[in-house]
Amino acid sequence: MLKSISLDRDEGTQLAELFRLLGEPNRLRLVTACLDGPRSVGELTALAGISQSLVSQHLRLLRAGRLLRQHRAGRRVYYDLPDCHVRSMLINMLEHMREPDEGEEENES
Amino acid sequence: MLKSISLDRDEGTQLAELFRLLGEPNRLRLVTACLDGPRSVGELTALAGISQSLVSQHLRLLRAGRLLRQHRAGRRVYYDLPDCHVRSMLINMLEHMREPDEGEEENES
DNA sequence: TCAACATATGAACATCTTTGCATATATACC
DNA sequence: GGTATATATGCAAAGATGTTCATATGTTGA
Repeated sequence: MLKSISLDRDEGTQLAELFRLLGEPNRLRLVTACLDGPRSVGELTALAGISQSLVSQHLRLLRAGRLLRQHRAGRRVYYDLPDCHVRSMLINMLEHMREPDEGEEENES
Repeated sequence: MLKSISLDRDEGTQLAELFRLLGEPNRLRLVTACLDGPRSVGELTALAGISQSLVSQHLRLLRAGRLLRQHRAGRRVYYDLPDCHVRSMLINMLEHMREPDEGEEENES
């Protein structure tokens, strides 16, 4: 586990890089599509509704950022999540997003 | 709690937007700097090592995305996290990042 | 070997974002 | 009111990113 968060400069940059990868709708869809198990590039292309070429471009970035893992089976290439952190992080963010406004503090004088 | 993740198109886009906000090193530093309690813009400017103007620009975006909350005290404006989800999400991602490589599966034939 | 299928890559283009600078607003104190 | 401090905003330039298209690589089976 982790007691506290204190990011040094490098870690901050590296972490931002991970978030940047998830910050693109198509890429995020590719990741979430892999939450229920490995998906082939073909499946992902159909699910995401974008060109196969574009899917591959995004998958390459996600692979490089270790947000997705690749393995081959015959002529298909499958992608899945490397660990459970991404999953729980997605859940947390989704909760945050779905939460109603709490601290709006309008300053109308 | 949340049983499963199934994002519709809109939620996906919205969630990606949140990640995009965290995907910029300076902005991520501003958010993490607020993890230990409210920080004034002045403090944040010193901590982040960028111009006050730029800090304000980023704070505005973080505010709009409800990743930070704003409240005024005298001539100072303080920022802090609106809920605990962002915190736990950051922890999860940090763990993911610090984890050693698991699934590299080199295909060298 | 060849053709057919599945995936990956390179380069050019269009777009979006970050940044810096100047300036505007807001608050406090005299 | 006027001045100093604290924060916010508008705009243009510079830089980074997503997308498309064409093509390359890798795999299977005849």
